[in-house]
Amino acid sequence: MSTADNAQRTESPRSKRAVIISTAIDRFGEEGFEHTKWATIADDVGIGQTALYHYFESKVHCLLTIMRLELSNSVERFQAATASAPDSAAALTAAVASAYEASPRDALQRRILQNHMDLLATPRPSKKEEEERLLCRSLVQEIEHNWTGLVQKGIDEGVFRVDDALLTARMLLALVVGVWRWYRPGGEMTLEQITDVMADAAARLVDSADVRVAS
Amino acid sequence: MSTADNAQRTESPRSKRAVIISTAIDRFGEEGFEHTKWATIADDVGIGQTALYHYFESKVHCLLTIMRLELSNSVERFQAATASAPDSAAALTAAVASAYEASPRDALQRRILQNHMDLLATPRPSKKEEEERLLCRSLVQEIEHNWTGLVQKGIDEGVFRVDDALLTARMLLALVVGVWRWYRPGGEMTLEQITDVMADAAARLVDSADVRVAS
DNA sequence: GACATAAACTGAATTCGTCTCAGTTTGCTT
DNA sequence: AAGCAAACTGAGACGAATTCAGTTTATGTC
Repeated sequence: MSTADNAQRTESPRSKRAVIISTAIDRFGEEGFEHTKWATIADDVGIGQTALYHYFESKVHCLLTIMRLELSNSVERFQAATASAPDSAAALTAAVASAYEASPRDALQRRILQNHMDLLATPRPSKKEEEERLLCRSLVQEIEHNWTGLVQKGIDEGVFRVDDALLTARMLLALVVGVWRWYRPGGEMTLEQITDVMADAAARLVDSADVRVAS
Repeated sequence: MSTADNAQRTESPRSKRAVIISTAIDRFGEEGFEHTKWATIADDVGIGQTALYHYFESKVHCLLTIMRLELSNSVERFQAATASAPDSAAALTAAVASAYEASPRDALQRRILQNHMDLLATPRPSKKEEEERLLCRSLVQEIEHNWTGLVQKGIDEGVFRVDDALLTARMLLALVVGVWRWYRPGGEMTLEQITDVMADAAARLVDSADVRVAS
């Protein structure tokens, strides 16, 4: 579940791809993408600037790759977490919790993702960038679809009392990912605390019958 | 309430500042900030590229100004909407509604704001940019503070059943502003519909006693 | 009606970061 | 030890934002 795995199918052992991605996550996450010079990352990794182009077509291509990896992990976490849930209410709690399983670097990666979602809206000029962009878009759709399915199931079971499953899913997602705007490792709240509070909030948002009983 | 008012105290009648801002909102909002060439805006407005520097120190300075104006309007809308609310539940509904009073261009402006929040995190090199950045930051704080006050009032009155007012305020804000990521004028939902649905969702999120009674 | 003045503006040149080009080096395979 | 692809490099091209060194335009003043 580390940030830079499942990269390419056949990854040469002397490839610095993973190191570049990790470094880029740290820099982009802490200083911002625009503010980070591509050359700085080359220096950090210990290679010449042009060597970066052996791995990525452009700085944006690297960014999109980071976003795609995060989205991909997110899909996997969701599925792993909700697969064994006995009912919809438990599935919702598990889904929310899965969103906060994060190392400090994962937190940065999720912040990067949130901060650059707008990149996915318009086509990219170059081949590989566009490829990653489209992958990102379909992963976003998959995530929305998965959450929508979860909500719909809860509605059908009579546990969630909301009308529009897709809209509710989007609300839940906004609620959940909004955290990455302000969360900082070592800040006022730990991820464990956040998990609990957000799971409750999510349950209230879908007007889950279980919450009413509990309160 | 137009997008480019309350600009400077003494605004010369032949100033193109307001036109530049409107044009920039349209371009930045539709094509994205990075993707929009500064020169394009000059062309749209009908002036040479260098004339822009008479009004803004840089492209980013213009962006930050747009964000600051939006934040400022947001504060005003919140206060106007909640001032006359008879109780906390009504105030929450009014606050949510105030967030969706928006012309198509306002919608773009709010999307721009959301997409570039990360700019506010790190200091800016130039004087005026940094000035706008700090203004934005304090406006963001003011908005969080206002929402927190609203939630706290509801808690004190026993109407909202949540623990942490600040955290709840942040959740509400995430919920409310998340809409600008997917809303499009002429899309599936109108702003009126969104207003209703989001007001309900917000009420559930704070576990408002009124919602329980109503359902 | 000429004159001062500040805002509004301009074309040419500069800067700076991203990216391309034309190769060279490295390490693995056969 | 030759062949080969991955990994890498320095020198420069490119493009968009920005600076420079002024010129034009409107407005109020004498």
